[in-house]
Amino acid sequence: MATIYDVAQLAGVSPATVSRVFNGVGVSEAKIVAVRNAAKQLDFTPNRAARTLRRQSSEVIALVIPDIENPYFTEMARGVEDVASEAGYSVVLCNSDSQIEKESTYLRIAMAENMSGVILAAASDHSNLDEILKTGRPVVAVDRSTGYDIDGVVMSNRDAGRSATAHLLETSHRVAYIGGPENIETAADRADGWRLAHRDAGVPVPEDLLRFSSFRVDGGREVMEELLALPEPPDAVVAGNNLIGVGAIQVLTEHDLTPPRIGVAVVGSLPFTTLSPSAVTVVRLPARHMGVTAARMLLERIRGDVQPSRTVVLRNEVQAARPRR
Amino acid sequence: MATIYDVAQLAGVSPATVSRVFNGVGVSEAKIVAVRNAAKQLDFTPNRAARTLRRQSSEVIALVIPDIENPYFTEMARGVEDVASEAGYSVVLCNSDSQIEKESTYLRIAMAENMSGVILAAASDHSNLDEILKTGRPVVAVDRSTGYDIDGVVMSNRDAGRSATAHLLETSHRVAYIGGPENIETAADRADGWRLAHRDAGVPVPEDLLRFSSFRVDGGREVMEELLALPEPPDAVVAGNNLIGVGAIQVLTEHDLTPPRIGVAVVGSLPFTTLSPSAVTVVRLPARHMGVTAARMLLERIRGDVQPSRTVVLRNEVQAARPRR
DNA sequence: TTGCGGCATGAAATCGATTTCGTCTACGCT
DNA sequence: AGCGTAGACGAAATCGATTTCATGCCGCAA
Repeated sequence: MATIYDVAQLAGVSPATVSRVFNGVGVSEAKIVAVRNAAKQLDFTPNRAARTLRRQSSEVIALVIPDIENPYFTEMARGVEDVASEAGYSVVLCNSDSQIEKESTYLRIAMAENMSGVILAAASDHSNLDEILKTGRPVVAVDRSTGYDIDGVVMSNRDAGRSATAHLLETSHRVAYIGGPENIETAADRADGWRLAHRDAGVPVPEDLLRFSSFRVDGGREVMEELLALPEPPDAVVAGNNLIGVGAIQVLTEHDLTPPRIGVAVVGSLPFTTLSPSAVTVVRLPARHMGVTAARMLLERIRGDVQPSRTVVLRNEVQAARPRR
Repeated sequence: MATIYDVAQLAGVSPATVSRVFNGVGVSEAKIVAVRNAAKQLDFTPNRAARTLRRQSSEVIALVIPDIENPYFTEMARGVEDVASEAGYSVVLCNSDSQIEKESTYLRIAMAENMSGVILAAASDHSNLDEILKTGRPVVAVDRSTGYDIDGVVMSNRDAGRSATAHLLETSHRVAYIGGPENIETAADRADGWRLAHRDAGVPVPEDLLRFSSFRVDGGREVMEELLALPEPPDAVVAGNNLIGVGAIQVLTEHDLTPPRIGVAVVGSLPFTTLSPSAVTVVRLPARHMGVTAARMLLERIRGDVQPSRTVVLRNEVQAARPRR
């Protein structure tokens, strides 16, 4: 690949001038033309490693998510990417696999590569951001908060759980809840919403129907089986995220209880479901929008914004199942 | 962040020695210990930009895929990532969105960042790899071939289409095919398989039931609607990829024709489907395995392997629907 | 005419790790 | 004892772009 020196030589100027042409300050028209021609002729692309080394920052942001196979996070990634690439930044997607160690490896890489910032959907609430924050790089939390005083974009998980549940309580008596790991904030909050909905309805909270699992299809399957095996099984179920929903519905289908035969509400969209769209109550989460918002906030910080840290809470929207029976 | 000079000073050695400690050649035990201690004390992480600049190559590989929201590609990404991170490489996931321009932007970035190699699921067969190949960086094609003489990992698309179709022909007469864009090799090959299966069965090929669309849910929906509106609609349908399958099944469900009421075969897995697993014939594609294989091949090339280019063809496995009726 | 501000430009320093090259020490062998 | 060699190690060059600093030139005002 051609370097800035090659271009300089061909254009008959100094390397400094070439650099200035590409970074736009004080160069005479004639030289600008000469340099651009030379650059085109040599098919010159500036070496990013060199620029990054000198500038101490690269136009790259890291997006660290816990599960790249979850459509919720890929949708979020799209949002981030659209905003970032619009602004000339590229996005490096890192899959932490919900493991703190992998997560910190990626954070270290982000520092070592001088990336300009990080958007983090934390693997757990024990994520360690001390080091990266010490470098002064901006970090924005999405989906889950971190316990650090940084910008964040979350949604109202309590409301999401609450409205999903409320919907089912209109027609069902025993509404179970299958959530993600109890130590993950979003999972606990949604479960709280489930409790609140019961109180709102003036119904006792059936704590025996509250189960925590993993945010994965397996998790939904296992717990759904357990619930169906109860002496008095639930007549409706709230799934704490999209994957749990998929697992639960799979099990229900295998037991010939495909919704809407039994009430199901899912916190999160089911982009690849093949059910009739009205069979299940879906609380749509603003995944893309969260990504967009987080990316915008991060870019502001990168540009030097120093206001106190903010947390943006986005709203969800409920897409009701058609009333049953 | 601490630099190699800080470490050198604290350890009482030269920067060169520090570098050697971390790259493992000829340093006395005493100094190794001193350097490691100093490094730990200062929490030293080598600056990647500097290393990359000097080495002319970074331990990063780019994975360029056409649709990050398609579980097929994310599964592939997992395979790539597992192998790469095992070998100490990080993976940068780039979403070309099936657009050649975005794709070449990412390829340029890969060059400018001195990444060690690229795994590419090409956006189309017009992808331009001239420049990146000129730099000597290895490129491995996955899923789709490129027209360049480079390593590739594909699967037998013709067989996939063929066996999906064959299965349906056992019980159905009019088997339609909904494929991706005709100009994408994989789509065309699978359609060929559909034709072959008809010939195998000694049945005329119903060309009027062959439709090309996009590899997306919408595509499947649109074409399925068209097919159902035919004077003589098909009694079974083959979906050319997972997303088309989802779209088609959605439409069928809305028309109260949920499989297995009508025969459906899908080329590709439906990871988030909520159907009973036996309702649909699925030709499982070795997505993860393709990623793993591609990553291994790429690493070999990065390490300097110079054998002539190879193309690996992986097999699929059919997961039959339970016989109907 | 002299002087000063401002602008275009180039030379050279800089970012931080790697690597070449040369020096020095120690050890072994004749 | 003298010589050769290998290994440890530091000085300095290097990667390529950016940026500081210095220089020279022009124009305008005194």
